[in-house]
Amino acid sequence: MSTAIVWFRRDLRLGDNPALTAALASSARVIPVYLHDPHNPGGSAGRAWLYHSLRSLQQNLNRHGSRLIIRQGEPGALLDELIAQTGATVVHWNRVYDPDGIRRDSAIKAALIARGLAVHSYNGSLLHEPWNLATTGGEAFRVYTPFSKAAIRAGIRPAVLPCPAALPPVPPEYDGLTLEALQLQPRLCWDQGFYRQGLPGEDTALARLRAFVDDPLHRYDEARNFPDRPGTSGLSPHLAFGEISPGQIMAALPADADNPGQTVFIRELLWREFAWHLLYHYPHTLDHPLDARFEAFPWADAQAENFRAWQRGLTGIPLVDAGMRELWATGWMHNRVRMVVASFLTKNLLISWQQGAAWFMDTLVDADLANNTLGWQWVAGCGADAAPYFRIFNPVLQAQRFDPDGLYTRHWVPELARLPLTWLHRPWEAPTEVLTESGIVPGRDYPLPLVDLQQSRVRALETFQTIKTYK
DNA sequence: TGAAATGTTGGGGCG
DNA sequence: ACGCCCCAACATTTC
Repeated sequence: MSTAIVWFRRDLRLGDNPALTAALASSARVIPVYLHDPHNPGGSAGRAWLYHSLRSLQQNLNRHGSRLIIRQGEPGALLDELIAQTGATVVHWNRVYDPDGIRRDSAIKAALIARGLAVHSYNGSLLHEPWNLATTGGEAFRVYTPFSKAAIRAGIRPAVLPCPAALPPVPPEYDGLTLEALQLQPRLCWDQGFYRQGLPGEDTALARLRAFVDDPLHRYDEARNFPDRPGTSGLSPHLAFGEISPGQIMAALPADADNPGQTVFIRELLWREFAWHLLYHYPHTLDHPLDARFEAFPWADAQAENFRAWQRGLTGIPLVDAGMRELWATGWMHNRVRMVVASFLTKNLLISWQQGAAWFMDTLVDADLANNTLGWQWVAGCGADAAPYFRIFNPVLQAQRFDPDGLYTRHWVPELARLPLTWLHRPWEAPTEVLTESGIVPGRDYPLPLVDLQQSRVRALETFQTIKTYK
């Protein structure tokens, strides 16, 4: 009776799980394991989310007659122990694509094979493996549109594996840690605001997908831009932990529909694919700009006070502060606002995208290494198919356009709630008597702007001139 | 998935 | 009736 180990990582689901399905098909005994590496723990918000996601996976495995073995340490050593204890002859996992993960998995795979074990890895989180799409010249893509065309040509509706009906039991002698022992949950309950859309896990992910396809999808092209409306899918954290696969998402979209909402939503999914394609082929972009000219950009990272004010939502620019506070309270920020706060940090404050990206990785529940890296480099103007450097968002105009009723800003910056809409997005220009009537003393109840938007815009353009060269 | 500066056009007020 | 100016509305260019 052969024993297989299924190593769960960023694929915390039973449905459409190629590693699990393959193990069940070929081995009578299947041991699901989660190996927590304390040296590679993920961001703070992500850990809180992970706790619930793992709990959901445990419950799902239990419901299907199995059990999750949790251990903590260096994954290669932990697998060795498990193999010795269980007599497993084969290990299955779904691939990860971050540079460190690839290095780790390659080493583990080689070591196991050298010892006579069978190791099988699968694609469980992308519509296309990064190495399966290339330009006509055989190169990796650097521009989104040709990438997306190639992806669509190759097919973006993969077959979806069903959730297994039943799983074989895990013998009781195989022990593991409790989930609590991993200490993923924060001591102070600062994560309470993270779960308003439902607790993490496969069931919530599938329910959200159904709810999204049912209604907001058809207005997605417009509604996704307004941070106070439920126009987005809310699937990002579920995708980031593999509680749902992109193939499952595609399968839920009507195959014959050709409405703008669906088209734009698929485009966003393909941006995620593009991000992983880029990170796989250009792993140095994790912390270096793809556009090498930006290596010489004189970032003002020494301005630690400005960075702290940005992190805390105390920049004095209402939409920026609203976004940063939404992030802190919920572990999530609306994408339109992500672009605005990132533009403000990198252009108006001249603080490097790497600092912003690190903060996002720590505070976002949907922290996805490739998406985050691509997004920050895109805004900073140094990435693949990036916005040109001179594309600088004006947070006042963005607020007037995308928070036209001020609901989002008033919710997250309550100290400005009584300010009339005319001045809500630019309180520093409000007449004194209006501020008095609204009970606001600038600098006491709400910060004065960290920088003048017009002046800092001009300064950013001038600074860009110092690295600009013609190729 | 930008914003600001600059250019163009056309209607209306007015001498 | 005509020319002139103003300016909103839109288009184009520039950063």
